[in-house]
Amino acid sequence: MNVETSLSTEEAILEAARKVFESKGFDGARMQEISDRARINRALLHYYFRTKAKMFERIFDEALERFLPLLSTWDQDLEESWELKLKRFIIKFITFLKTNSMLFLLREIIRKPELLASKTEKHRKRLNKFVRYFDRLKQERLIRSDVDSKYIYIIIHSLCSFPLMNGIVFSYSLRISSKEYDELMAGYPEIISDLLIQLLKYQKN
Amino acid sequence: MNVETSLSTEEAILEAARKVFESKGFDGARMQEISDRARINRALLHYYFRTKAKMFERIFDEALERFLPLLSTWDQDLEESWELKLKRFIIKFITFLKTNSMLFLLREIIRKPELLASKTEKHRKRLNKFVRYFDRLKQERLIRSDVDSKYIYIIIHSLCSFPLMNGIVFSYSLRISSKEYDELMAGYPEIISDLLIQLLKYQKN
DNA sequence: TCTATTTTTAACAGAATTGTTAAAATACAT
DNA sequence: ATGTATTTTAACAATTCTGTTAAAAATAGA
Repeated sequence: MNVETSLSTEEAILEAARKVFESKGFDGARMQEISDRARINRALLHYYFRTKAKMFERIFDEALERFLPLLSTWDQDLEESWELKLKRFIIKFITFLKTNSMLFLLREIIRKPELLASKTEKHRKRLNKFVRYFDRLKQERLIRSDVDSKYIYIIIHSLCSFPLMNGIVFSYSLRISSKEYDELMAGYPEIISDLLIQLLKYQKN
Repeated sequence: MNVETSLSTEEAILEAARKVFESKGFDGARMQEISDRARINRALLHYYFRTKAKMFERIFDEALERFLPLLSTWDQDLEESWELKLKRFIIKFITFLKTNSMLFLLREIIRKPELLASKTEKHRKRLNKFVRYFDRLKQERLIRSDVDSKYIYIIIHSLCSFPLMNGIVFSYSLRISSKEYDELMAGYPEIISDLLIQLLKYQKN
């Protein structure tokens, strides 16, 4: 057995599986479509990953493992200004979401809500770093204090996530091609960084 | 045949179908689950709607028909101030999204992209009213002119849509119950209306 | 009560899909 | 060249789901 070959085969399968699961979801995905995409035989899928469920679990877990660390960066580099930290976060997050489907995670969580709690136990403690960080900024009068940090969290994440998962609909509504939409999105992180910074500075109470 | 009975049975089926399709998607939905929810026999589903596909189409079309009119209100009541218009839109949109799943539409559109174009032909012309309206506001120096109206469109829709479709994840990340999240959301339209108005007023170039 | 309609029951056919298996073919390393 | 691991082929069992049907039962309305 050649480790190289085996790895690349396994990776080819995982890559194909990821694409199919992302666009069709667990229920709509077909093992046949995955093996076609990976350019291998369907029986080989079962040779590598026994069942569809196990293969899906692998894809889902890996997606979540890539995703969660992004959310817990708010207590790093504390000497950095909050403006810079925010801007970096937005750029990193949006770049990430361009190649990692948030909609995939969301769809599967709604299909099977226990996926969320069971798969994120070890990360959960890190998830409220954002709120703590922004509460501190407010105490130190660095940002406005009249907006609940939870709202700020929701606003930032909505602005980052939705434009990428809703690209098809937005480009359709705005009557631009998906290429034009991608070009529009290239300038988007800059725009919302600036807007959010303006907003958070505004009217310090 | 009693029209009353027949209608309420059909409605019971549609209501059940809607719930199941919304949480499981077309592929994950089971006719058995729908009939169980509607508390009727599975054979009766086929008596009312011949096939699963036809039933789904009905649900999808109705969801889209409820959704699209919301997007084309920007040329009504032109004497109203843009601030009030924006606020009204946000409240109406968010209220709507509390009982109408945007994620459902999005998931099915991604599964089968042609659904979008084929089902919205008659509405499409109305979809760019927003951009026209905001371009006019900019020309008249009523709002800042340094942000592309397409960005404004994306920002407003992201702020309205995502918090509702991502509720499960947000309440989990913020470590609050879904009840607390709902309470938080009660104040949300007011917050983002004010923030958006501040933003759009800011620095008129 | 009688009739027409709605609903249930139960059984079934057909299709699609997953997962298994055994054997053959292929690739590869030593 | 030999032996081992990988991959293909092809066939199949088992399950699940959709959709159909016919007959019986229940229900509502005249």
